[in-house]
Amino acid sequence: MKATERLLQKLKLGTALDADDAKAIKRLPVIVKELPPQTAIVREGERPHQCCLLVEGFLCRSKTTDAGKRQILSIHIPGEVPDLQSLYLHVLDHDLTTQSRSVVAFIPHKPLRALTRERPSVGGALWRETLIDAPLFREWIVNVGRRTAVVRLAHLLAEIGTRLQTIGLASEDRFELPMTQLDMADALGLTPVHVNRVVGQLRRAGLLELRKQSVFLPDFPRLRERGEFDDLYLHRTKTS
Amino acid sequence: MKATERLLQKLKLGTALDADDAKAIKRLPVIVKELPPQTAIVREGERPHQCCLLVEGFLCRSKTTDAGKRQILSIHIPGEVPDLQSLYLHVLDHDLTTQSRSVVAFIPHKPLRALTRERPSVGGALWRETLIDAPLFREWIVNVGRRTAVVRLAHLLAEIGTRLQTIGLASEDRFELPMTQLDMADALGLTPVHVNRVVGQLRRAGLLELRKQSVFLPDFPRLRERGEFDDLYLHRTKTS
DNA sequence: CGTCGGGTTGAGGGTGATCAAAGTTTGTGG
DNA sequence: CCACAAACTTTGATCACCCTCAACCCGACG
Repeated sequence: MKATERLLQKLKLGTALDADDAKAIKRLPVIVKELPPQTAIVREGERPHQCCLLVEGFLCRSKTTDAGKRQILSIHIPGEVPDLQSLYLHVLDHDLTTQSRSVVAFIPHKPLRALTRERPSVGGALWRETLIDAPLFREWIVNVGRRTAVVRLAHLLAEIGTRLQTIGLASEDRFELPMTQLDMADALGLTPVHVNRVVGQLRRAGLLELRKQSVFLPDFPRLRERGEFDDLYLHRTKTS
Repeated sequence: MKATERLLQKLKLGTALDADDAKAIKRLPVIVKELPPQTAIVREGERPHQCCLLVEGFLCRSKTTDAGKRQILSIHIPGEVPDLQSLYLHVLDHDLTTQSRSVVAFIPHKPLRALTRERPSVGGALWRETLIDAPLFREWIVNVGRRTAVVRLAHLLAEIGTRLQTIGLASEDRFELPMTQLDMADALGLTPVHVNRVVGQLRRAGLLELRKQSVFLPDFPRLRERGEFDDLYLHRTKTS
């Protein structure tokens, strides 16, 4: 799928766009690149002049504390533009890295800003897109702040499964997840050792099969429950 | 200060606005209300048709887990519009509550949307405003995920002090904070008992004086350091 | 003077961290 | 195809931060 197609598909999930809007989006100039895993796209403190549309693969955003501990802030799947905010917040306050081999499309700020001015409905769609970050972050605060390790992991898996299904890239209960247990630890505010034990717990409970990087969730409804997962915060529908 | 003045003042911190923009903002219809502490403004699941500009006092956003534990997601100070996002994300995914006696101004969505369409620079300013949430949430994820209790508390105090100073409402090292230790616990992902011990630690270290709800930070530079606080994520300047 | 919300302090326990080592998979070069 | 290294997973033992439970204190307010 072409890069701008993917963007259009994503925006349409949230906002009604007409044929002219679609055409304008497809005309956006992009530079497509394929990047290996663990490659920094932008780093904390930088001032990018382009946005990064993820076409294939996984990205993640992270910060590292003064004490040298890493915290993953979000995981991104195709169709998302994790640094769209840089249109208005010029200095990046975190790192953006490829999690797997990924295909990304860079779109310069300038034509993007022009587009938002000329086509208000596209502007609105993009605005909405920048807003969808925050609810996810909020839920993650709850996750690391108030849930036990098992529940945290179950919640993370339920979230990723649900999001992948929304874009039609996978069934919610079976997908490839290019994260090591160390990465999961950094996403959950735990140590890798403890993640491993907790993976074992979910496995023994019949809620998770994990081999290499392929995830299978044999009983998704029970996993959701275990993870206290409610997809309201994903704002998946036009009306929500 | 009039409600819309406060908003204008806030927006100008982030975006350059001309006299016409200012006039348009001041013409926004508002309904001003004074609310007692601990009053729900909007709740998870609701679909507000107005935004809530905080004029005086403190608000906080929170979620409650299935297990009944509360997590505070953010603390809001005058000039902020904590539910501005509801312009595009219609269902609220968390609660918004007054923390102290507060004066809030409700602005209906309709004229606000019209304003963004008619005055793109104001639209941009509002867009930017909705974006400033996310960096704070990200930092909070790091706070609860990767920092010890003392560092967390120091970080929270440094953040609030810095933000209050930015809007000129207080010196950064001395301010009124209408939060009980229980509230702080819910903001930090800790128990009230442990917050109390950690307050004691900061006190004994000469970094905090706390009486009822008035905070004094005798050595702000050292507190910042203790809290690993770097204000980059607050995006305080036009250029950042 | 009694009650209530909130702050303070103590004792004991548990979740998850730390340290350590062995096992397994993946990848690389010979 | 094998040898070897590197990365990741798994498991065990011990430790500590923070939680839980409980009691007491204190000031505000009726």
